[in-house]
Amino acid sequence: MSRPTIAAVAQAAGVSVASVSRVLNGLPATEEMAERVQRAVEQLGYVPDSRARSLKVGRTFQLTLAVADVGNPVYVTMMRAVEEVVSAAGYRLVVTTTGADVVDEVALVRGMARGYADGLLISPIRVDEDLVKSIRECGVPVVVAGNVPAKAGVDTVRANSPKGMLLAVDHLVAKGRTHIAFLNGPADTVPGTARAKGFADALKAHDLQPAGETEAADFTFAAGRAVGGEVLRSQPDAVICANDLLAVGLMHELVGAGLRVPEDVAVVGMDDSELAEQSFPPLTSVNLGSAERGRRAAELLLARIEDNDRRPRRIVVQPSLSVRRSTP
Amino acid sequence: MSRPTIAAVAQAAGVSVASVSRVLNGLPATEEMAERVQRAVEQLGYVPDSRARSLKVGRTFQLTLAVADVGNPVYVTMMRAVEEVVSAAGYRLVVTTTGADVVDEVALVRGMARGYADGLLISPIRVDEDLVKSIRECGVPVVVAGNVPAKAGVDTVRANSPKGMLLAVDHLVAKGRTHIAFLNGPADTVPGTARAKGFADALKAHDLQPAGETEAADFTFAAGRAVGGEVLRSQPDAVICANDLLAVGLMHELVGAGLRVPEDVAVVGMDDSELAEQSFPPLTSVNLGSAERGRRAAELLLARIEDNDRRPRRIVVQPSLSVRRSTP
DNA sequence: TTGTAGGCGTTATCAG
DNA sequence: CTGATAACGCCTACAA
Repeated sequence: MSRPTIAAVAQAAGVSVASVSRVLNGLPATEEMAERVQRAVEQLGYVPDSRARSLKVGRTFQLTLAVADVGNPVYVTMMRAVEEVVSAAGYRLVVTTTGADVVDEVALVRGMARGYADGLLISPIRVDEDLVKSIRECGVPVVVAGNVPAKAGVDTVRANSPKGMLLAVDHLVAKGRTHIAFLNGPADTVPGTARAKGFADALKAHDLQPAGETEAADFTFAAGRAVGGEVLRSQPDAVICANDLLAVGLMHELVGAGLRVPEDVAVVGMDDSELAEQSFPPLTSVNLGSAERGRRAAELLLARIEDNDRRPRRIVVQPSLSVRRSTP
Repeated sequence: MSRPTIAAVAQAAGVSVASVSRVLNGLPATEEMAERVQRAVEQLGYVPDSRARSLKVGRTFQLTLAVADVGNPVYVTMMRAVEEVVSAAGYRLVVTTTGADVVDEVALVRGMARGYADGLLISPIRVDEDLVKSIRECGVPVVVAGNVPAKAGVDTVRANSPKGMLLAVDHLVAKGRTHIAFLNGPADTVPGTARAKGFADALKAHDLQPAGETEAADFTFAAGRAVGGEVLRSQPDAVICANDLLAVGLMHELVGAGLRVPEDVAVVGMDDSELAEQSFPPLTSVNLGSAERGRRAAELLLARIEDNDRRPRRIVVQPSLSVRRSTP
């Protein structure tokens, strides 16, 4: 026995399907009509099928946010900002995980195709031709929080991580640290490449040589710990990490090795996520504007849903530095 | 100009809509037929409408997980476990946020009604009659990760937090701590009530008087910090916290007050989330089986989708204690 | 105010 | 193997 449809309700109430639909959607109807319909609905436990409805009206009022790793607190910040904007606009937000693999991302975008949501906000960690292609062919408005080639012709909101890197190095140098190492995530990712280049440029701007450069297997706490020893080999007096999770992982290794933060080694994270505040010592972190990026990206998405012919915008959000106790 | 439909593709390819559908779904077709269809699809940039499809086939192959706060790392653990199970079964998982308010939860369940997903897994933080009612009327299989009355007749997977609380107290007492305080979240929540009772019972079992009991405004880091001073007023030698976020918040206040963890005050969290491992010192935490709860709940959901007439099951997952350095 | 009927885009059945 | 056609469940002119 299947679920009741509007037809069943109409029959039970002894009225037409149109009347049921009207009552349910709050259109004018007799007191008595409304009464009968309501009763029938209650009795049968009728619940409208939203896909049939949206097939008809053309919208789902759902938006999807796709992130690589729900365990990364930077996405929490972004998610909160996005949620706020879209719910104010009357949409529901659903979040889905892509995994770090570009193949998964492509599959997701493909699968998302027209229907489940009115728009997609994706923050890809690896980008290739296929992904760009699938975004264009996806059939639903897409905004990318991250960096894709301008020729992709898609709305993007991205961070300025080289600038952020410079803020971090400026700060460390001002505090007298000059033997600075860099703990990166995978270099074959979009943020990985950008941050590596940013680090090199920032050091150059100060006429400094890098103390060392290490690549972790992932942008995770565990990966940060795993390469902690390697980072320390060059005996840096400061380490900049490509994100907060790596930084916290590293700090655990530092402490384990009997070093003090920040006295012996200063540590700087990136993202300025909730974890930076929660960590001990609280982590100095480059705020790459996750909240603002989320907000602007959401606004872009709403605007594109409104008018799919507007020309793509590329927004860059400027960073700032949140100084906490992990640096002197 | 609207998106191309299957009819447009059929026309462009000079074949019937049925043939287009077949080719797209990999059903037998001539080499040449497939060729023509593919070409037309490419050319028009056709992308199938998934809601029309699911309207027809009756399934979306999407499952929804609803949690109160994406910033709470316990949900990350659960999410990962759920994701693993459902994706192995060929479903995509989407996550949505309810907020702490029961009204929001009800609205979500209502809105989720039949259509957007084939099933709903919800971890409610506050439960009332309305919520139970909306779950029953929701029209799609629902599994609750948490505690709802047995008479609700819904599949549930819940933790045994009194038992977990006992593990924590046992451990502290074994280490010679007897002046134990409790930092709870809001007492009008399901976990709040359960944990408060568990704490009282566990102390009674050891013939101990509570050093103090404090209620934070939320299950968050900030809320934990905010009431840190109050917790310390009774000068406890150990504090058990209702979750890891509260515990980490408290530890920051402890350190700020010049106390050492665990020498002066031992701290125990609950949930054994990723944060417990990441915090410093690493946090001893009651593992309430979030991963297993997620897994079992997902399995229950899949089973119910398969057969909606099976009788509701109520699973209880047993806790364990993860001892780390925040206790002696 | 209410009912009838057509169509949203797809898949599945059933002839050819 | 292919094509026409009837659903899927709902909304909305249009007609009564």
